[in-house]
Amino acid sequence: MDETRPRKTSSHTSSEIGEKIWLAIADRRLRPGTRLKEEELADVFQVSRARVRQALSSLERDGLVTIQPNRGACVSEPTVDDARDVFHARRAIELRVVARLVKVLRHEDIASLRAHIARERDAVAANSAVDLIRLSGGFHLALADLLGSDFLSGILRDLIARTSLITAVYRDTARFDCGPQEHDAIVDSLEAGDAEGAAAIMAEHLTHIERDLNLDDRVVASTDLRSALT
Amino acid sequence: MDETRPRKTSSHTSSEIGEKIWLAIADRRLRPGTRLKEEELADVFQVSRARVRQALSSLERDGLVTIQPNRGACVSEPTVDDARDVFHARRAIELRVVARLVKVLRHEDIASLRAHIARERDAVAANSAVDLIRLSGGFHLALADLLGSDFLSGILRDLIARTSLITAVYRDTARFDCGPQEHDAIVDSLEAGDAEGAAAIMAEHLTHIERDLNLDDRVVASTDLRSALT
DNA sequence: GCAGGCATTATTGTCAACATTATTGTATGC
DNA sequence: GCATACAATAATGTTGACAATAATGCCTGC
Repeated sequence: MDETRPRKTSSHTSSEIGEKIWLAIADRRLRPGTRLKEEELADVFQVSRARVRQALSSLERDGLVTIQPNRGACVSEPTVDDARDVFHARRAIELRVVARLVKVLRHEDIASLRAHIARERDAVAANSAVDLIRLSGGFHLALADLLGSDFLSGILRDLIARTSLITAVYRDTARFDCGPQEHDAIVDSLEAGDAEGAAAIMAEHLTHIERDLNLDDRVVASTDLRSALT
Repeated sequence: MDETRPRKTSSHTSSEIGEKIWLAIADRRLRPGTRLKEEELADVFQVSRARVRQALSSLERDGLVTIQPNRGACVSEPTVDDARDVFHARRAIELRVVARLVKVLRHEDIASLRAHIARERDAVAANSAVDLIRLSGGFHLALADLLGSDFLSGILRDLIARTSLITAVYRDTARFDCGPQEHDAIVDSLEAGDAEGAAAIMAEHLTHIERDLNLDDRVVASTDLRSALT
């Protein structure tokens, strides 16, 4: 009955809208190239176009959507080069992160990381894809956060968002990328104070993620004609 | 006469507004802590508040301004830790950049870098502080751009913007940071194919910039009471 | 005389209507 | 029959007015 009128209670903030779109992209419900019309989204989320616009603008900065002036927004279509670029950067940054982490990690930090991994296992058990996507990236981000460098965190946040998009596009297998097992192994090494070991496992972990992608010559399926006919 | 009505000809885009504010911050005309009222800025640039808002949002992402919900925006006040953090990251990134550059640099790239440095010299000769600020950062950015990695460029763009703010806050001396001489020396090494040498000079260059700052215990002068009385 | 609550004010956040632009469909001239 | 120009349409970009919110000053009660 009351669902016909706009519900004030479900008024999403722009961040919430952005996150929902992000999750939809990462979960492959929104394919690259999909046009994101402002009014359509405004209708979906029951908010004004202005707020949708904020969300889209934020997503553009994260590289998840591409906005062309006067032409609207669509889900970004990362190239293979973009993908390799992201993983190159992640390797460079995250190896440094774990190597530096062993010097500053405390017991409580380890515990919080373990708790995080436990939640990942819960998500795996519950077969909750959306939660797992969020948590998998969150683990890597949590590692960076422990270093206390604000924009190291910021950069990695960016890279993880782009990784979500890339895996959504190029992932072939049904299995998910970030296994809790490897995360646990990383924490094990960190707990043992083994900087090199942690870095090695992280490198291997990233390699696994990248290897599960088809970054060869495959043409990406897309709702957009452009990429389908080129 | 006609200056009473809004002039369509001088309608700045949000990027232009953002850049003007950025330059004002880097040029120390806007001190950290200064409140940036939307309507005030809209009046200054003769645009609507919406566009000012876009510009401020963009500047927030670059870390130049801080936006508190329902409280407005003000010029960020980077801490000493933030400053060290920025230079740490710049060192990590830019050393990699120059080291990798020697393998991909072409003659035309060198020429374009030289041309850039020539413009820096012009700015020095003309004593044009604003141009020099822009060009100095631009050189470092140009180096990263030559690697062709979009978000390596993006990250460095971020770091350079923050560096502008930091130098604006903590710089004591009247002299400017990025001398064209050292830029030339970097290009010399790159041209000679000396990766280690280029990295060494870049490291020295960044050290010089950081050393010209007072990152010790000095309290920053601010228009805001908060930082003046703590 | 002072503390706490209330009204005022200034500023940001939000929205809906309007203007502008790009695209698509149609008609017309060659 | 085809190409070009034009009109209709649908989307984005912009604006100004309105609502919500936080800071400030005031006033009353103790």
